[in-house]
Amino acid sequence: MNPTPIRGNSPQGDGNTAEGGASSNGVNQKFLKPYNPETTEDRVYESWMKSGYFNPDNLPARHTEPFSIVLPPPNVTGILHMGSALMIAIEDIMVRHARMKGMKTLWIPGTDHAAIATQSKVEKEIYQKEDKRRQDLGRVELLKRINEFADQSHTDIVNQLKKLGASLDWSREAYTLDDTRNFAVRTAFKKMYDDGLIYRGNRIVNWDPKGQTTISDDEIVYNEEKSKFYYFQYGPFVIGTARPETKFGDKYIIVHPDDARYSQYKDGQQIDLEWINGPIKATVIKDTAIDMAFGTGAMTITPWHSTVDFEIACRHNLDKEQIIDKYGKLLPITGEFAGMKISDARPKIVEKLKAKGLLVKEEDYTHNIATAERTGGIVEPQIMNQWFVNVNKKFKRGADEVSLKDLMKNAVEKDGIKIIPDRFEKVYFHWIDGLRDWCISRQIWFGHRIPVWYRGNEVYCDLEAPKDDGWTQDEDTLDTWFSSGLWTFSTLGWPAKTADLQMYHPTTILETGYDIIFFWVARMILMSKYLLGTIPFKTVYLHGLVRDEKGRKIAKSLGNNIDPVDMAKKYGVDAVRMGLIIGTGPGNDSKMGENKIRGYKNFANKIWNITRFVLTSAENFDYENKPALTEDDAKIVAEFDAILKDVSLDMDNFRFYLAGEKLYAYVWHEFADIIIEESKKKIASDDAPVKQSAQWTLFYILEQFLRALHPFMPFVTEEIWSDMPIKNKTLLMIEEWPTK
RNA sequence: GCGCGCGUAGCUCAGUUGGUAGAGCAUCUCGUUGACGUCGAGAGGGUCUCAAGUUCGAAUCUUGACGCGCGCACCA
Repeated sequence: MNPTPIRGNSPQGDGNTAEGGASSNGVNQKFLKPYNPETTEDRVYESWMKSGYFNPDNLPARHTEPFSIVLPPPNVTGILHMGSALMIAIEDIMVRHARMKGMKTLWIPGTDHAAIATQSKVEKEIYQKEDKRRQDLGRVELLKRINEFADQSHTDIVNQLKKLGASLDWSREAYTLDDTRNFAVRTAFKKMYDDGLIYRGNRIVNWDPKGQTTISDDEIVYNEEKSKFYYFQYGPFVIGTARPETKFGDKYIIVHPDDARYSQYKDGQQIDLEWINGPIKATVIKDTAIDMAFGTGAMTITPWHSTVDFEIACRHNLDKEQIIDKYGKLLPITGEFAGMKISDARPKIVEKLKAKGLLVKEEDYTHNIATAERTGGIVEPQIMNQWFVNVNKKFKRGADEVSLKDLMKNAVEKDGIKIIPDRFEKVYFHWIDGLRDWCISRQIWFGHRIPVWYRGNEVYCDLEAPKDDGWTQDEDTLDTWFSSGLWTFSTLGWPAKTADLQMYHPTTILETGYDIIFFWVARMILMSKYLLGTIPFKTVYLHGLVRDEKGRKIAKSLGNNIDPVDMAKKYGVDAVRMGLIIGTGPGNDSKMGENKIRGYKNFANKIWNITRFVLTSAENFDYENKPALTEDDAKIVAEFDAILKDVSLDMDNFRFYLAGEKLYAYVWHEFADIIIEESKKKIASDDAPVKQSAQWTLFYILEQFLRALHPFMPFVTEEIWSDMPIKNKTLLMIEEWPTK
C-alpha cells in the first residue's frame, strides 16, 4: 500500500475499510455473496471513528465554511424509539451532505437529564420494587439511584446512536447536567435575576399533586372528561360549577357590568346568604371577564385554585383563600369535609347542598381536565411562592426597550429564522401571543439547584454559595427546559468565549420534532437572543411523529413499538434509514412498518450486485483515462448528471424524501434495468472504443451514485467504496459531493 | 371558541412555479441455471372527497361543503 490521499491529511488515508480487500487485479470475493449488513456496519463505523473525521478539527483543508447542528439531546429515561431514529436519519443526512460539500461540519451529541421525567420514572421503579418513596430514601440516596439509572440509559443511547450510523463528534459530547452546563445554567440564572427578569413571587401555578411539584403551562396535557355541571342557589343568584368542592371560600359573586339581569346590584354591594356551611356575607363584583352567555352569567370565584379567578381577584384586590392542600385534600375551612380527597368529597358536598335546598339542577358536562404530562396527576392550580421568568417586562437592549416576548417574536419576524415547514411560524407566533410568565422552579431533587441562598429575610443569588455562615440554599431545582434552552451555546462552552462558540454559533440548522416547538425551540430562541444577542440557529427543520402501520401513536399500552435497533439487525441500518426517510416530508407524521424497511434491504443488495457487475465488467480497466464516449453513452452520462443536479437541488432545499426516492428509482429502474442490460452487448463487443466507452460509463455512474447515496445509506456505500479501484481515494464520508 | 393540516390506485404515500396522473408494497400473467438471499418484462386498478369559480387548460389557485387528524385557549 502506498497511500497518497489527494484531499488533505487523512489520518486514515488509505480508506481501506474492508477486511481482505481486492486481489491486485480481480473483484473482491465478498461481492459474490449478498450484502451482509450485520458483519459490515460495526466495522465501518469503527473505521469512521478511527479516521477522526467526525471531529471537524480533523477534516482536510478544503473544509472551511462552518456548518453546525446540535443533536436534540435524548432524555436519559430509557432507549431510543423509531421517532429518534427518524431524527438521527434526517440529521445524519444533513450532516454527511454538508461534510461532503466541503463544509467544516460539526454535529454535537449529548443527552438530557430530563429532570422530572427521569426522577418520576426512577421513583416509580423504586416504589414498585421496594415499596419505598422518595422521602424514605432521602435526597442523597435518591439522586445516587437516579444517576445510576441515567448512566445506564446514557450508555444504551450512545450505543444506539452509533448503531444508527450517526456521524456525531463524540469528543464534544455534552450532558445537560454536567459541570460545564451547570455553570452555564447558573450564569444564565444570575444574569436574568440581576436584570429583574427572574423573580420569586406568590403566583398561581400548576401544581401536580402526584409529582408533588409545580409544572409549566406547556407540561399540561388536557384530557376530555365527562362530569356533572351543577347549578346552586347563591342568595338571589344561581351559579354554575363543575367543582363544588372549591366553593367553600367563595364570597365574591361576579357579574358583567353590562348584564341587564343584574343591573339592580352595584359593584361592591354586600349580600347575606346561606351557603354550604352556614350564613355568609357575599360581595358583588362587576368585571368584564365574565361571559354573559355562559350559564347564568353569574359566578363565584376561587382565586386560590383558578388562574382566571386569580386574575380577577388581583384586579379587584380581593381575598384569596386556600381550600385544597398540596396532596389534593380539603382543608379545615371546609369544616366537616376537612381531610377528605376531592373525589370523595364532591358527591357528599352536592348531597349536603341538595339537602339544604340549594341545588337548582345538574347537567351532564364534558370538559378538559388538566393533567401532568409526566405523572398523569390531575393538576390543581395553587398560589405558591415560586420562581418565574418574566416574559413581558421591558428591559434595555441597545437603544430599545424590549421584553423577552419581543425577542422571541423578532427572531422569526425580523432576524430571519426560517421554520420549515413555514406553517409552523404561525403556530409559533400564536403561542407567543398567549404566553404567560414561565414558572421555572420544581420541587424535585434531580436537576440544577436554584443558585439562590436565604438567611432570614436576606436573599442572595450568585454563581457560588456565599462565604459567610447561616445561609441555606433554595431547595428547588430548575425546569429541565431551562438548561435545554441554553443547548446551542452551552454545548460550545459558553459562557467561556471559546473558539468553538466563535466558529459554530449561531448553529446552521436545528432539526427536531414539531411537538417540542414551544418547550424547546422557543426557549432556545429566548435564551440565545437574551444571553448572546444572536439567534441560536438560522433554520428550523421540523419532523413529524412516526406512527405504526395503522397510523396510531406509538405507545407502550398498545405494544406497537418497533425497535429501530431490532430492525437494523434484521435488515441493516441503511434500510431502516431509507424506510424512515422516503415519503416523509417535513412536519408530517409518517407510518412505519416492516414492509417498508424490507424493500430497502433489497435495494442495498441491488447496489451490491450492481457493483459486482460493474467491477467484473471492467476488470483491469483504467478508470483514470477517460475514453471518448459513444454518442449513446454521452447521452446516458448527460441524463445521469441531470439527475444528480436535481438531487442536489432537493438536498439543498431539505427535500430529502424526494432526493432519496429519485436516487432509488434511477439506480434500480434506469441504471440496472436499462443501462446495464444494454451495456452487456457493448461490453461483449470486439469494438474496443464501444467497449471502453460502456465500461467507463458504468463505472462513472456507480462511482458518482455512491457519493450521492452516501448520506442516505452510509454503510453499504462506504463498504463498496472501499473496494472501488480508484487511486488516491479517501473514506467516502469526506469525498466530494457530486455537483455538476 | 381561535388556528393549522390532511382527504390522489386495495394499502403507504410522491406529484417542487397549473400543462391531459406516478412510485413502493399487494394482485394477476409471462420469462429467468451467470450482476441480483432473486430478478426482469408486462397487466389490471384512480370522475385526484364533493360543488362552484378563475383559466385555453386545475390533483395543483380561489370560495364553500363534507369527512379525518392536530395545536392553542378555555366555560365559571
